[in-house]
Amino acid sequence: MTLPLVIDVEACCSPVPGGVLDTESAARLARVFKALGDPARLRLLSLIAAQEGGEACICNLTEPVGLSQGTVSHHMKILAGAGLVSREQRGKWAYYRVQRQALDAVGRSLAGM
Amino acid sequence: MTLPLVIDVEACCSPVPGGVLDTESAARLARVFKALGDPARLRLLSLIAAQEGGEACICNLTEPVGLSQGTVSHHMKILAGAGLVSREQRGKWAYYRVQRQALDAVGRSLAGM
DNA sequence: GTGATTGATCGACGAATGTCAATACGACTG
DNA sequence: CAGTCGTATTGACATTCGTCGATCAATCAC
Repeated sequence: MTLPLVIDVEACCSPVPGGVLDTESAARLARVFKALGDPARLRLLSLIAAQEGGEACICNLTEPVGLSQGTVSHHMKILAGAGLVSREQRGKWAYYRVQRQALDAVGRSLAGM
Repeated sequence: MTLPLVIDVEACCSPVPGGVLDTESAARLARVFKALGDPARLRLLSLIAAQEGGEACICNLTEPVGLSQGTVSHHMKILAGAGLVSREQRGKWAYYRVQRQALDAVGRSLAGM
């Protein structure tokens, strides 16, 4: 989770070849699943998705999940790094959106196993 | 990952309600994703799926993933606990199979977010 | 410019995780 | 019954993770 690299889930993870996962693909895919493997992050995703407009800023999220602002920001960074949300700065606010293509790609990668 | 409880992915995780994930559902779902969030476990899953007959015992897996027998056993326990593989003891050997319904259910839960 | 607000980053901490070597357990084999 | 083989479990260890409070950086309002 330390790598700064942003994953392109669609490009790298979708079509699991049918063969055995090589070490590198496994590591990339695992990073995405690891990002999904925390209750707080799942709730953040679901919260953003449920927002009208489909986007939310940190301040919209802090209170519903009951975590400190710093912690929420940390989780959002991980989600963004995994390509699961996008981030757009507008003035003071940072707006996050769920990247549905990424979610779909992850789902497809599972189906292909 | 410490809970001994085996998750029924199909029952608990499939239909993400469209609303915001409650704490409990998030925790259950997260546990499954956490199980998928390790490269070694993804490769184990993929190895088992690629096996003819669709099943494998620990001894078939140790060498391809390059981990100690104890570690592989540990990973399989986590996968089984998450409902992603089934375990069947036949004589000396323990045979593991990928539970595709579980994988599908996980995929669906993502699509529903 | 001053001050307030939003978000990111840092340092610290305990808890959880992945790994191994060693050992214990069960089932088959002689 | 004694030995062997396939697994599971244990104890230890370094690493990673989730969280907080505090601080920093940028933007807006006056």
